[in-house]
Amino acid sequence: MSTECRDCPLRKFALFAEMTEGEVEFMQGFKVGELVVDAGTTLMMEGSNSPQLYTALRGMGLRYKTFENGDRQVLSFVLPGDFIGLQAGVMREMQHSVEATTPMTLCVFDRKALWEMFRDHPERAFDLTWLAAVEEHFLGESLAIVGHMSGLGRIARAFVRLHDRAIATNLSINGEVHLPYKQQDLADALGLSLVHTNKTLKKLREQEVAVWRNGWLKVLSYPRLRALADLNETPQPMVRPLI
Amino acid sequence: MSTECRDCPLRKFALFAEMTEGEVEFMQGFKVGELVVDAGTTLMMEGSNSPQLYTALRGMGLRYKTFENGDRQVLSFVLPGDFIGLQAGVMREMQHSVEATTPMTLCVFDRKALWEMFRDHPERAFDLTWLAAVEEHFLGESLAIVGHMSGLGRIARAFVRLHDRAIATNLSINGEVHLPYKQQDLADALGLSLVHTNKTLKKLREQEVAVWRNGWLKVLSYPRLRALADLNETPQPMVRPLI
DNA sequence: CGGGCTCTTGACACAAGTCAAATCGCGTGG
DNA sequence: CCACGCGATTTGACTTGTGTCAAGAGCCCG
Repeated sequence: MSTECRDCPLRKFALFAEMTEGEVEFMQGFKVGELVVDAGTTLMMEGSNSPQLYTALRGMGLRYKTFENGDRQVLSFVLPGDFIGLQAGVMREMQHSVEATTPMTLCVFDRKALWEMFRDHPERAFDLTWLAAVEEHFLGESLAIVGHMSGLGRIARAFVRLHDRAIATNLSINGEVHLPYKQQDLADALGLSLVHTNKTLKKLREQEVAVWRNGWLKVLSYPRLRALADLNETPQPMVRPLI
Repeated sequence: MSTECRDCPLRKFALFAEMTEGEVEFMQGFKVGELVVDAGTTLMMEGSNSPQLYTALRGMGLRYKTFENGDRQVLSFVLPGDFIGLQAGVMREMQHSVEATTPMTLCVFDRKALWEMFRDHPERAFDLTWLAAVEEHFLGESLAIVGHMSGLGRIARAFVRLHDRAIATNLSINGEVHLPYKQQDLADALGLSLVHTNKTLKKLREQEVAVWRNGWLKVLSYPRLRALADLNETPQPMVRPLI
């Protein structure tokens, strides 16, 4: 019943790098199954070491770190096509947790097979490193955003990012993007308080730039949203491998 | 005149993972030379693609992103043992710049040889991915710090990190750590204004926790510094590969 | 009908930013 | 040898973006 890699619905998007027939075949062998989880499930725990690695196929989640006092820093939102567990694969243990926000379907890979991938399929191993570099890039960008932008700017940037990614993977319907997160999640991602996030969202509504309600984001004026996000130029597509 | 990998002064530190004799030999072949640069030299430019990759051998530098308005976000400080140019190696171009703060000596690798490394030396390729994961970890930690801690806490955290790393690589002399950065660099790394950074440093001095003057950091009370940094437990060593 | 989440709002406090100017150090050139 | 200039560091005065506290409103579900 599980999806064949050959028919993977994600491969067709331009966001992801092309794969050769041989690579698809290898991925099929690398994949040991599919995992379906409920919303709220913790997929990886900070400090633990998962025997499994995943690629998100459907649904959304988030990566985060927790502090002693209970605060969270959301590191990134997990969308279809994202690889989960690289740290568990190469390091001793995960440095952050991963949680499903909606019900999710994930391709499951065996951690032990990772080494075989490096030994027998250098192209795929190269792609994995590429992926790690992409992650690094986005984290660096997040750091720059949280370090230097105002609340309004940060939220605008987050919306632009999520909007573009959703468009790139056909996750938008009638110009609305499915964003099933809580305001608290966004606040934790941007280093803002819940209250201030809420008030800033209100501003975006009043200025008729974007409305985020009931888990759906409607961008009313993409140009103005980009302006608020301090992004003048047109979006530059970032191609990444799919694993 | 250049250092042989066999005699690399960095290898002996516990911070770095052990290497087999064969690995050392391969690294020697991978290394195409040594680069010595003056303070202030830009090693990598955001948006460009370097034909060379480096590992810092001596000296210090920093990685940063620049904004349209001239602001910078310092992503991390580059210390001996750090690999530079992973993004240029696997992606189209660098997403941040790298600059030498002091005179530096770097091991030079050929970008084209990277692929051969993946093809012929999977263990080393694995280590490279491991390194990427370590970078990701530190960036995530920085994001958490900037997103959730007060000015005092952020600076204390930065000092603890740099202090521990310096101790681990024998860069401290008489309990003083060489920190040749400007206050502006630290401010840009922590998302604080220069003025506020300066005033917070003064507090640390007055409370006799740490003094940073003329490029040297003297930690007067390591326990209190850790307390301010919200770090209770003893430091947990993070081993990383050396490439 | 009554909890328990989210989301909203308003009032208030304070950490951190901005502006401006003084001081210190240091290398350069007269 | 001293005057100058420039960058880095300090300090003070004032402003403001965000955080915190508190309470209410909307909504879903048992």
